[in-house]
Amino acid sequence: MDKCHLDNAKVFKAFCDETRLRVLELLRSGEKCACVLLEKVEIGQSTLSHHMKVLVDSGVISARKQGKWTYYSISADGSKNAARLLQELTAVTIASDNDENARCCE
Amino acid sequence: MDKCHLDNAKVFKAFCDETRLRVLELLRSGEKCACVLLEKVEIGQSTLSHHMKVLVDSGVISARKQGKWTYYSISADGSKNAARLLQELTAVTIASDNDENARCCE
DNA sequence: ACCTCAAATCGAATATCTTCAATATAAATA
DNA sequence: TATTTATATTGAAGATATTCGATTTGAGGT
Repeated sequence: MDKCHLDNAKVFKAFCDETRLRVLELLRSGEKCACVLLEKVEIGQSTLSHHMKVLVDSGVISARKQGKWTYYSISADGSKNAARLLQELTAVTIASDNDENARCCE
Repeated sequence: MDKCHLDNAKVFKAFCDETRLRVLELLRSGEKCACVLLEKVEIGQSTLSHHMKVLVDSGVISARKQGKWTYYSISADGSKNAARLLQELTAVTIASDNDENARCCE
């Protein structure tokens, strides 16, 4: 497996967990401080921190530190990148009927 | 966690694993029989079967049985659905600066 | 009916992910 | 500087995923 696939998989990890989808949903209405997210999602503080790391690593969420607080928001660039990737991964290159790879051992 | 998030997570599971991304890449050039995929991806037969199930469950890949063989291909509908979902999950609803939820305990 | 071959399912081993409690770090405040 | 507060990190437990070998199922062919 090459590095490329690993990186691509990382982007979509953001959307693979229910808790992260819940956080994402909360952030749709705008930037939120971690403490607000913690109040709304029923998980421990360290668990939230872990999920935020996964989200930030995917590029879909960006973090902004201000004093003691960390503010999270949906990244427009990261989201666009994920959408572009999804498009690429599912784009059929040639739709010809006589694709030699299609047939197998018959 | 509600059923909705679980179902959404399932769609993106397709893109969360390197092996599945490799299979997806192979299918971009058109429909392929499982035996062809098995030749090209270095995994056991039962492992491939498992991954194909995850891919089909996500809706991104569709399966067609013909005689002894199963042919897999990228589903245009499933891909569109995934793209739409991604869009929805990352769409910021209101971008107003005075979002009351943004500020926290200060 | 028997045999062959493609694919699915089962059961077990291993690896990865999720979660929490405890601790560490880092910023603000007394 | 000591204390409080927000978040990150660590370490360990439990849950879920991945993988494989063995077996089963199902469609053809002999």
